Amino acid sequence: MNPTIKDVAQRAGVSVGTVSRVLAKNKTVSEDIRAKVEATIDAIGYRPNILGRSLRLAKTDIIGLVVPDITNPFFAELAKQVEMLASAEGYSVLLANTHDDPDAEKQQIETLLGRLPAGLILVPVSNSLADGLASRTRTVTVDRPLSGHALVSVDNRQGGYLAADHLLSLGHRRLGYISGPGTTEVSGERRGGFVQRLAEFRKSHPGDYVPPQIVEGHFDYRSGEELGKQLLTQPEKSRPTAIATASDQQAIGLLRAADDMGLRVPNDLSIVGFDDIPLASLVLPRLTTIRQPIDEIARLALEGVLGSHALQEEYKLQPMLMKRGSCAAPSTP
Amino acid sequence: MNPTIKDVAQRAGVSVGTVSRVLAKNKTVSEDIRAKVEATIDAIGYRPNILGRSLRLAKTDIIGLVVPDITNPFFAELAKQVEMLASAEGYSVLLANTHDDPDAEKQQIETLLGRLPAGLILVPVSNSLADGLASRTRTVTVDRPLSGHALVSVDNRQGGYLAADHLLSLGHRRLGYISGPGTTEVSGERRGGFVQRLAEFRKSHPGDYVPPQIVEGHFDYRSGEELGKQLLTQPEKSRPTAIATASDQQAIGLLRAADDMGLRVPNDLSIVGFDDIPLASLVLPRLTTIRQPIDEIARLALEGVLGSHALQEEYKLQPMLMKRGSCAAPSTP
DNA sequence: AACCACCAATGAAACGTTTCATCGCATGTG
DNA sequence: CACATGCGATGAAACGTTTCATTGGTGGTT
Repeated sequence: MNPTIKDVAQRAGVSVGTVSRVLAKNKTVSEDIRAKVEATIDAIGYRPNILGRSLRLAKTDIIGLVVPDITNPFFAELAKQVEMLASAEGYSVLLANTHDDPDAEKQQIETLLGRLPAGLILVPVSNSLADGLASRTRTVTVDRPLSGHALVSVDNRQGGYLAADHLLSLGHRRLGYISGPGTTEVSGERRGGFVQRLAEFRKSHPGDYVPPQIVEGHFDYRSGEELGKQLLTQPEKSRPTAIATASDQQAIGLLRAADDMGLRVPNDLSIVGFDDIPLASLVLPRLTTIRQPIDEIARLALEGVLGSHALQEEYKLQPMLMKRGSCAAPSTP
Repeated sequence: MNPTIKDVAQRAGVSVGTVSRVLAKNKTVSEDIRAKVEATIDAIGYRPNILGRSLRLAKTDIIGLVVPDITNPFFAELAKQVEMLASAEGYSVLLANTHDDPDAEKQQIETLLGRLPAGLILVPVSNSLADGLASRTRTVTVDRPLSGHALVSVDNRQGGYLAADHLLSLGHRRLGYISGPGTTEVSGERRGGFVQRLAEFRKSHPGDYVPPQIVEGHFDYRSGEELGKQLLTQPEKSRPTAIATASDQQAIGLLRAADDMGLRVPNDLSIVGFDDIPLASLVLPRLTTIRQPIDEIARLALEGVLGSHALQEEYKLQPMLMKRGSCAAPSTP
């Protein structure tokens, strides 16, 4: 068996309480005793049993991280950042996937909470989790809102707006938009921003306005490819010259669809993605996209969960247009 | 405060021991008492405190998963599979990144072990971890070996062999190979298999043999791009007509390099990747690659960690050649 | 010299479980 | 009818901490 604090105490000839106070750096212990205790501690290779500690303190150093799918590069990056910051503070990260399934989500959160985490960082899938489920610990929501909880996210509306703005300013008029699932608020906001910019354009240039073609699917590669094909199989004069998407994965799928149909990006088709996952700048052509500051998101989320002061209700970070190679002015035949 | 087992016992008019035995399904309790206890349990919303339980049992339901970088699609997929299987068995997964840094690895494992996990699934970075560090719990190593521990991995040598074999059989003679870091055993084996097939070819077709051009770097996109450029900036007659890589990420970087230099894949250059990450089949052209059966790897690793019977020392799974669009016969001008 | 204040260390209780030895009681046996 | 046999339930100990009320001792003040 591992040595316990009792062994240390006995061998050092002090009480367990004293050893405990040596361990808690900030307590007051006489110098010689502290030295002796510390000596025996690494003499017998004692390491505190975190379970005893947690039980006594009624809380752990564990942070629950619940994401739809760790395979999604955006969430992988989030997980990485959260884990980095957390472990720097001495916390560990418990990972759970929900697979975009509300039941699985409920189940996962349930067992996570059973482990009495110090806090929960949650990318919710259902927008109304069974009553205070997540209220049993400090919870911060990321990316998607959940009523009654602090939210850290990018200003999705602004992101959609930026995408439309960029394309319009390049001279595109026939725009397409590949949206995420209609059920998620994120999708709605991104699309909303996109549409809003177009509405403004309509006001200022009534003659030039063309209503956007909007299709809807999932956030993944495949959906981007399929919906892309759908948008692009039209006679050239009605086919969009530029398409914005709700995720980089969709955009990359779209890239593939365009190529399949013999369209060159950006010559024949401009594309704007969303997220700025690492792959976005490695794909061909490099993807122009709306960047989410993930590191900042992770930082704020963790701060909200661990910090002593309550996090403000909603933390909207500003997205940023990353101009790369997938956009150009429309070719004017 | 949350209700404890004592509250249940009191309210149900039985002893705590009895409640405990009700909770442990397989113990013997009279029917009426069981009913009464169960009734009060969800009357007062009691849920067992896992900390008390773990302390008593001196072990947790947590599995540590230590990977170099969760952002790497291969590890993300591994994490997903492990988490799925683990949560189905009632275990949770604690995630840690080592960033390919031996010191960080040591640190991470150290704190993970402090949490008394039921087991550890480890993708080691240093090939000799400080003496029995990982021996303090059931540990299974994945992807890369670590002396003294069970290993689940693909037969990397066979993978390299398959890649070379495929390219040779298409008619390629001037082959290139983009390897992973020379320090890792995986790299060595994949490359070894590749070279071995070429050596065999040399025996059988002495006249046709051309020594492969091998370069070495990291497993990531960027490395693939850089090393690719390096291999491809040669006069056409010495430039490889086909390149195999040690990871799909490298292959995708290479795809990019090739395009930058005006080479068409597979017309001017054939490429074989390694891993078969989801992206491999979505990139343009679809990547021919050596598939690792990740689900199988995850399953075996978890089994090794949780199963009662000792896992055999080494579990080598067979890789599989996935023929897609990035390979063709060399153009013979 | 007596007293007070203070500091360092102690001992025990408490956190919420599981388990094991014990006990009471009903049932069946001699 | 006395007695063994089991079975179901109990009570207490134990897991490894932290913390809090006590205690013992030292130095300073009157």
